[in-house]
Amino acid sequence: MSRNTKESEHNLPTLVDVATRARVSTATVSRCLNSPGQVQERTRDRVMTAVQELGYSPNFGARALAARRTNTIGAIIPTMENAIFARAIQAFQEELHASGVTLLVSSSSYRAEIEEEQIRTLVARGADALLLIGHDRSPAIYQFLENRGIPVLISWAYDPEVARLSIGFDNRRAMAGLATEVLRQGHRQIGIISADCVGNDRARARVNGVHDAMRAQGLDPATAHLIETHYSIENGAKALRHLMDLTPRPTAVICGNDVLAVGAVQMARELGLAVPGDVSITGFDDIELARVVDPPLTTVHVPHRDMGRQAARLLVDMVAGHPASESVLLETNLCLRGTLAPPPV
Amino acid sequence: MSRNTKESEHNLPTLVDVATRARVSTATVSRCLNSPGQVQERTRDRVMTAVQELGYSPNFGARALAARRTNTIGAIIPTMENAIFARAIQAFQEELHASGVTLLVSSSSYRAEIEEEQIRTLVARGADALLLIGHDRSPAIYQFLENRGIPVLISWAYDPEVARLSIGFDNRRAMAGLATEVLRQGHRQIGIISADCVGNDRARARVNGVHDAMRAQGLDPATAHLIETHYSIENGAKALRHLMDLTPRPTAVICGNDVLAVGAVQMARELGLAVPGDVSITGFDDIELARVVDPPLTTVHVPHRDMGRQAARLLVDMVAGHPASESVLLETNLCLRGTLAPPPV
DNA sequence: GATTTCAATGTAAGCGCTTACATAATTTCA
DNA sequence: TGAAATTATGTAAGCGCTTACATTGAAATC
Repeated sequence: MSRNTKESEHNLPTLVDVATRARVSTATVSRCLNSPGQVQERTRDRVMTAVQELGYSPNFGARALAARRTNTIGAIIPTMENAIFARAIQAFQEELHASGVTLLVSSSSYRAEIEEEQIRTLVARGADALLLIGHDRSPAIYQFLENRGIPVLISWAYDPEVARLSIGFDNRRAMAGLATEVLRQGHRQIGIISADCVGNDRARARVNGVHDAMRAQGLDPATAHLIETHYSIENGAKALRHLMDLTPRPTAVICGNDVLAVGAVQMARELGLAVPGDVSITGFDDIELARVVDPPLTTVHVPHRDMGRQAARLLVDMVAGHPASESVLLETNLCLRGTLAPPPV
Repeated sequence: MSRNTKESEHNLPTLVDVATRARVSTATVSRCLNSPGQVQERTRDRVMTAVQELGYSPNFGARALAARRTNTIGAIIPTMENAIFARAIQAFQEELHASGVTLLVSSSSYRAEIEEEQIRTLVARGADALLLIGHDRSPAIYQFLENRGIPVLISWAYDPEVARLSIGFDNRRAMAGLATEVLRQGHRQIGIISADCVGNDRARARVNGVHDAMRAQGLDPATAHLIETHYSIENGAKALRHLMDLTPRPTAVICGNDVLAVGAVQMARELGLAVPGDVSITGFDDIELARVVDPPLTTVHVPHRDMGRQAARLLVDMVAGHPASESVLLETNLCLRGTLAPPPV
């Protein structure tokens, strides 16, 4: 591409233009922009006026190249179309913004290979640090990040067995707590509707949580029928229909998240089954939907916003060279609402 | 900052390293990466091997600086925490990804000054084009974008009176259609719950749509009580309570979006009012929530995903120098569900 | 008044890449 | 077989910034 022939060539003002106009050196202009304290007020005024008059704004690429930092943090989430991620990311961004850091978000559509690509893209774009969801990913990519010296924070998961720094809650224990309550109310035939477990440590942990609770009550986890399906209201509905055809029929259906649970509740109604009279249904996450559905969903509340906010602080500190010493465990809590009751007699 | 003293200095491989290892010039390496066809297979293999061995990945800033393009498109939405934006952005990103373009998203929290700042940030980061929501913003910022030659596409709005290129639907006409149906069913006392109208052309257009429909029926728009409030279920509930205290009491409440409407439905139930027996309530957007609430919400369906997808194509074309000649009008359609019925007699 | 100190500014060397242009190697064809 | 045309590769000049180091001039100190 020739540089001066294109009609559309917009020659934006550069540092040099500002410097010329303000009759100072480029170094002084740069200092005005980056550490105004270093330059005398009179000079600074002249420079700032020139900046205004020319409508100058610094070129990010050049700046990153020269300064070797970008004030940018990247985050990769499975999808924006899920309220839990959206909410956490919103809080994350608000907090980063307060620290003058720009957020770059990508979504991977739950695909490992896309996630890897996004990680590389974000790194190439100079992300100073990364926020990722869950631990499950190839060792190669962790190695890549380590080689590059990019701080990484894992969110949505707190697994005492994993050394990597993370902020999140103990999915397994939280789900075990809910399942224990389900069993306490007398249920013995349990159905489980989960998100796909492969490549999703959160989903796996939740299923394991149910199993833990069963074992603790002397039940065989193998008697719980498990359906794995992709996250959507519709799939939750389908899965419930499937479970209701089973013999013996589950009297309680524990869902891996609220969206699946809402689908299940709707299908139960469609099948003419009373919730919780004929079948109990539980969710996980406590999104808005959980209170809107009728009856309101018994679920586990997860402090998404709080997680996002704290994650931002941790990452900013990490970039500044004050790495958090240990992972942060957030508390979840049981929301006993209308969809759980003892089984029919 | 001294460059070679810091312990943490990670010296990443550069083009030069790859070139040295592959015993070619940097130009050849660059060509291998950008237009592999230009270089002989044997050479290319050698280069690619070196790239692998070193774990090289190009520095985005340097690339942008030298090539003067970034293959990046920016989008600014009010908030990620709203399903309608999340959904459109997800589709937008998927489509861009298919064209090899990276998406940078920011959210403005519905604040004009933050939006301006984000626009400048995205431009400084080299966004080749921008997707924005709605027309309302200062002329200065439009001027800024024009000076810089950055193509802009406005989404969520199609206003025949505005020349700027946009993709969206006619908020005013769509809402007028819904309101006409409400009036046709016999309602005469109308309440309106809207998002804040200042700085939000979509919200304003929807309110105007209701007024249009009223005038067409010979009713005085001033008789419709309007409450403006911030987007949330809770605020929808509060607004409904307020409206139900009015004399004469509205028999139909038209809400600017589904979230407000859901809040209104819940409050109606809480007040012991039957929906739609005692009061009819309508929404706008047709998000998932609309079908989950009981009774399901009468609303206007907006093709968010489709809008996102088409916006991506338009912008990619614009960057490639094939600007769309005119704005795209998308169709919405009325979803008559359970919350609208004739007024009580 | 001469010397030291210090703050303000300037000078210029990169940062890691792309690409116009120059050169070398190969193929084509009279 | 040699000149012309074609293809593959190299050379080197930036792209717009930041910052280490050099320079200047004024205030502080003796």
